[in-house]
Amino acid sequence: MNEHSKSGKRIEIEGVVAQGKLQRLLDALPPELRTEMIPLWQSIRFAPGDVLIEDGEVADRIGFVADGFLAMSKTLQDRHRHIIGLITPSDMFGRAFNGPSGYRIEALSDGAVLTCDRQKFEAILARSHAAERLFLLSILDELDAAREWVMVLGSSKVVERLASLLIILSRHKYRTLESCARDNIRLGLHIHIKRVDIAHLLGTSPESLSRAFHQLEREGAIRIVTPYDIEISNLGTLVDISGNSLEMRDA
Amino acid sequence: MNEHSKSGKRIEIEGVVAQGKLQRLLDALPPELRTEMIPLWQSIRFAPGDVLIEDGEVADRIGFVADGFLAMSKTLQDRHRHIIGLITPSDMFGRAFNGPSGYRIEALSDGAVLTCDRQKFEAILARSHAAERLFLLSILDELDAAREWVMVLGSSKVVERLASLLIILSRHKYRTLESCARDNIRLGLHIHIKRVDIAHLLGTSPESLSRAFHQLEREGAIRIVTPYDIEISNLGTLVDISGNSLEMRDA
DNA sequence: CGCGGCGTTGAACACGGTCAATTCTTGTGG
DNA sequence: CCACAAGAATTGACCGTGTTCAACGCCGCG
Repeated sequence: MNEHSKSGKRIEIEGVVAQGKLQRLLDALPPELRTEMIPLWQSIRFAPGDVLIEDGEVADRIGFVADGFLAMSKTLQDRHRHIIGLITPSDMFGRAFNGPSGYRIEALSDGAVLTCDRQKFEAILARSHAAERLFLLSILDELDAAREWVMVLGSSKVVERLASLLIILSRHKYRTLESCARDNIRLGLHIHIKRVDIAHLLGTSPESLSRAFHQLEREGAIRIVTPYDIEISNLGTLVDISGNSLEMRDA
Repeated sequence: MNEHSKSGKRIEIEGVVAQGKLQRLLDALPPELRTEMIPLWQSIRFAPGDVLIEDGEVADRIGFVADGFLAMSKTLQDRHRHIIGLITPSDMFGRAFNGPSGYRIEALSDGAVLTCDRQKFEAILARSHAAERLFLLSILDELDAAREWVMVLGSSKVVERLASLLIILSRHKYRTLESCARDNIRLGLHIHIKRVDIAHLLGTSPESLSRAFHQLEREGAIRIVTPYDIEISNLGTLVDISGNSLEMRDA
């Protein structure tokens, strides 16, 4: 995927390789800070259900997802579980600069992260204006994502929300989504996330979610190969159903 | 309205006074930058329906709300209007560092903002590490707010969402909400926002919203003095209904 | 083989969206 | 000061949708 070797300086621990935002951050650092930064990192592999940071816990580590899906979640006193947001490869988690994490960080699939002591990470950032600027930009990305999610949850119908989710997930996977729309190409989507989790992410129940999936299939937008293996057969109708226009942003 | 003394370094233009985040930002600047920053600002008063930044427009100005409520909104091609988030006094709007605003910024009530050329603002920030750090923190606040909002919209029932909204609004007004909960004090809330707007904010219709308001009143959580003048008669039950636990953060 | 997790399906009912009609308020002009 | 009109909030009735509870099928694993 990303074979761009700009220099010999990259992070790779036990087969887990830095990419995306973390790599760019690293590239932005001056050489001496980069050398200092690299040994701070360690890799952690996770499996569905693993809790990386507990709700309310003071997170002393921050991390970048290398592979798989994490979620920010919260369970209310009536035992109802909400998933506030997905954390996808290249995304950061754990709150830098700003106190304890207000949410639980849990794994929804298998995967791996690279983590680093928060204090040391911040200290190095503080010494590079360029890197800290880059970091600010990635926070702005998170803000965008959160707001986009607010949009999605604003639509009343579950099918619409599911359609939006599928579009967002495709965006992560395929860069040039517009051309796919034009050419009506079929996109394969592997979702390693359980139905219950998707349901909680969309603020609905597994049952309604199932019906929504099959409604999308009836209307010809997708094809359900296996529950974890969706094929987007017609992106156009999917976009129609979602109610949104087809916008592109990078992850 | 604000009776602060004009002595010393503060921004005050045509009666609109800097406060909250903007004031703190200014305080963090070294004196010479502060002197440079102050004349850049100008005040704008707004009335309900005013559009400060159009959707998709490249915003060349950023601003801080001094008084009143703005909203980030978006209308989809099916003419359905979504309000993504409230912008309350002390909040910033307009996207610094990062391209065009993806949303329309419109006024929901009367009020005033202080605005500044984006480029110049960024340029000054770039020369003060402390100020830029402070700015980053305020973005983190925005992120929190957006995610809290995702939580709120995740609940399926309108009453719950309305209850959450009222709690959030009270938090902005009253600092020590816990003690109010203990003592069961009555809190007055003036909402200068039209029902339609609140409805779109909560992802529902004016009709359902009205029913939710009156359901809250029937259950003894609030008292509706006038549509724009709510009294929280029992914060405890309001919190119960919202499904959330009572958390406090600063605005 | 049977158990348990997970996805799906069915049926009953509650909730919210929609359309229409009614009140309440506000502002305007006579 | 009153009448009237326009905008906003509310209420009612109807119906689509989602939630809930229950049952069923599928599959992997002990």
